[in-house]
Amino acid sequence: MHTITTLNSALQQAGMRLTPQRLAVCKLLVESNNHPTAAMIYDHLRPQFPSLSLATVYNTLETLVNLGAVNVLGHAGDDHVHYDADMEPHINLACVNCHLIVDIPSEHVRHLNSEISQASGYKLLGARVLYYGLCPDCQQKSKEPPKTW
Amino acid sequence: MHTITTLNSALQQAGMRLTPQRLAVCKLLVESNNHPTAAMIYDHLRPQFPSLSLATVYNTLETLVNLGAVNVLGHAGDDHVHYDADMEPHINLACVNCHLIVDIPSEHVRHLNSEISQASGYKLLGARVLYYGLCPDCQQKSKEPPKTW
DNA sequence: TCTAAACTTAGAATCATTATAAATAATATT
DNA sequence: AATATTATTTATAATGATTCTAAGTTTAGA
Repeated sequence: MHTITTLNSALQQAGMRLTPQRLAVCKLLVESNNHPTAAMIYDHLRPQFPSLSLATVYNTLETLVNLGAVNVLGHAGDDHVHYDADMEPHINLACVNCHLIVDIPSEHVRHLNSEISQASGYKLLGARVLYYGLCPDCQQKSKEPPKTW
Repeated sequence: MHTITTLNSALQQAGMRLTPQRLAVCKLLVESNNHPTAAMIYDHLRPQFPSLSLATVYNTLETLVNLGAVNVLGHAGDDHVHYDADMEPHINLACVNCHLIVDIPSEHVRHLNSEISQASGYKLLGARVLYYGLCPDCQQKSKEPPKTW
């Protein structure tokens, strides 16, 4: 898992300014274990940055992804792209009802990179190991409205 | 991998009619190893079914997914959802430049389901193991900057 | 301070997907 | 067989997340 400083120095080493908006996005990405979406980050930061624009959130996320500092998880049963600051190979397990995503460490997943490199001539750039299901809570009361953070 | 008849009987057993449109979508899903998108299916079928509607393609895909007969892969570096009729646990490897997706059998991936079930109380519904990279072709003639994903 | 480049912002544009309602085809009923 | 009923397809409109654009703001350096 990244620390705040590793994300920040990634930006810095790429020659980018550490603006308050970017720092806040990095902080949120590292401190939340929520695999947030752009909209979630925007909503959460709005109180501190009333003038914040969604475009800035998207731009910062894209920058971090291009630097290889943040992973794009993709949709989690909803229609929003989720991001993950944990670059360690692991399983992401999403609840299709409440869209909660939990991490599961996996010895098997750690082997996939080398397995793929051996089996293909591809140059690997990223990974997305995402499983879907119903979390224990939603299995019981499977009509619960989705959480908003 | 599904055969055409297994997909068809899945529809039938769910009480759905085997319309020409649905049959054609099933056929394309099984015969192509392209991990097609809705738009790709639509374009391929248009010559034979000039009146075909994109909505029908989406509806058929959604039905097959809900029946557990087809897997949703998600975006492959582009902005289109790709589908996979191969329900065997395996690695999907997408080229971020040309968006080709190849399958890689993996002993490790076969273990993930039970690993997840043991580690979590989730009821598993689907899986998405998608890796990103540059295919051999695009590594050589990689003059086009890859899109962000 | 002045200037140019980097950055943020608000709002418009894009475009894959979903929803809607009318038209058509298949099935059941008489 | 004709009609009523239901399922399905179709064309089109609506939705909404993301991207684009152009204008305003901040920063760094001379």
